[in-house]
Formats: sequence, structure tokens, C-alpha cells
Amino acid sequence: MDARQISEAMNAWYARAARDLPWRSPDIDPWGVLVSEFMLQQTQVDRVLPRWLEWMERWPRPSALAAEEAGEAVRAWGRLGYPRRALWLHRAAVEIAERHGDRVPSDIDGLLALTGIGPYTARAVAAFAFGDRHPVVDTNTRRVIARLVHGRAAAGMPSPRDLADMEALLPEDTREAAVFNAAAMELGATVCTARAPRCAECPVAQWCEWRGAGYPDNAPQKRPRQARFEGSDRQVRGRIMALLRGARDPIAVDEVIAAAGEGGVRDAAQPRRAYDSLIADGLVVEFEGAARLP
DNA sequence: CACACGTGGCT
DNA sequence: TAGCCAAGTGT
Repeated sequence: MDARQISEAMNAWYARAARDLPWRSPDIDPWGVLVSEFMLQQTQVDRVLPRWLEWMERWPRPSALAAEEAGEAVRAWGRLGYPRRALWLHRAAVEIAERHGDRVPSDIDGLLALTGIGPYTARAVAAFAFGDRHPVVDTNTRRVIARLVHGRAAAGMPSPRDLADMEALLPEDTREAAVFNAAAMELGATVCTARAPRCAECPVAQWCEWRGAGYPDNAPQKRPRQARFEGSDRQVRGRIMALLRGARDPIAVDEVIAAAGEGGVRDAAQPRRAYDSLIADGLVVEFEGAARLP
């Protein structure tokens, strides 16, 4: 396996086949990249695209978002999912405006200190917004490496070894490294997909250990299956958030609790439990017996 | 560190 | 179709 051949083939494929996404445009500033990375956490490109365009027009700089109430960010987040990301992005905007002079920090430690930014997003912003040479590893990249390098059908649990694996493939040249990070993610998202990979279109199929071994069904142990969504607290929280997003005025708490139960609940205490957890998360605020976005 | 956290598309 | 999966993070 030749890391240089692989990175060159992957980057050539990326130059030809990458989707034309606005946050990849050369004249997008680091704020635009950061917003895209928040929205893309656990969320596919197709769903993010229209929302990102709206946000960038409305809040072209961190200070513009920071000047709003947090609830406006949550409302504008719409149905993207995980609304606390909207809350955290608003907090990050405040932190950038107040502590960094309205400029997104370029170093990984500075990025990690921002609310809602973890190991993945910090590296992604440093690499994609500032062009620095860092291995960036997301779920797509982990799957590509699992198959290409380790001959496994799927990636195992995330591990510090993931970064070392990516570093071993990463070109020395800074510019090429940034492209390769994006190329590995793009390949995983569009060709080396979790189900039904399109190996006939893969630029590195000839070096793929998993393919070479005849596609063995050797996926490592996965995380325990996540709880059923139907009937979950998450679903009930989602109902409450949808109700409050659509309301300009505060809604009586009793009314919110009643509405949360419409559509079915697992137990009688569930609406109240879900409501309390949203209060605890700061996604809902209560004042004089009425609930609204923060 | 295992777990909770939305929503929608795909097979 | 019920379950899997998706550019993760904070606790």
C-alpha cells in the first residue's frame, strides 16, 4: 500500500467528482465553514444546504448572530435536528464576538474552547477554513480507512488510532493535505457508503484491502442499538420544540405539557419529564407560568 | 465513558 | 418495513 499513490488518486478524483457545495467555495470565510460544520454534525448535506444559505444571509458574521436572542437561532434552526446545536452555535458566536474580536480562532485549542466544538469540528475548521495541515477524521473517513487500510467492512468504535491512521495517509504538502481530508470524507459520503458501496466508481479500489479480501463480512462490534425513537423522550422533546418554534408568544406550561402528550406517550410522566429536560438544557425558558424559546 | 440527544432518507 | 444510518458533543 502506497500512501502517496492513494492520496494522489483520491485528490484527482475529488477535483473531478466533488459536489459543488457553497461552504467549499474559496471565498467563504471561516465563519461560514464553522456554521456548516455545526449543521453537518450528524446531519446530511442535502438537509443542511438550504438552512446554511439562509443563515449566512441573515448572520454573515459571528457578531450578527451574537446580537440576537438565542431563541432566534433555535427558531431558525427549524427541523435540522438536535436543536441544542443551535443553542451552542449561538453561544460560540457570542464567545467569538466577545473574546476573539469577531474572528473565528484558527488554532485547534482556541476552537476546542468554543461551545459545541469538539475534536472533529476543531480540526475540520482548522483544515478547511484556514488550510492548516491536520488529520480530520469523521465517520466517513473512519469507514474509508477501515475498508481501504484495515480490510474491514466497517469502522469500529472511535479511537485515538483513527488520527494516526489518517496521518499515515496525509500528504506532506499542506495544500494537498487539506484536499485529501475533504476527499476522504467525500468518498465515504458518496462512494464508499455504509450500505451498497459503489466500488466501480472508487478511485482507490485497486488498493482496497477489504475488496482484495473479497468483501468479508467482518464488521467489528458496533455500539448497542439505539433506543427506539417512537415513544421516546426525544420524540416528545421534539414535539415541544416544534410547538414553541412556531409560537411568537409564550405558551402556558399546562398547555405545552398537554400538547406534548398528543400523539401518544410511553408513560404519564413523560411530557413533564421531557419539558423539564428542555428547561435544564436551556432550550426552553419558563416565566410566570408560560414557556418560550430562550 | 456510556449514554442522550432530532429528524429524515434509504433499503 | 422496521431498523440502520447520518460532516459529533457534552456530561
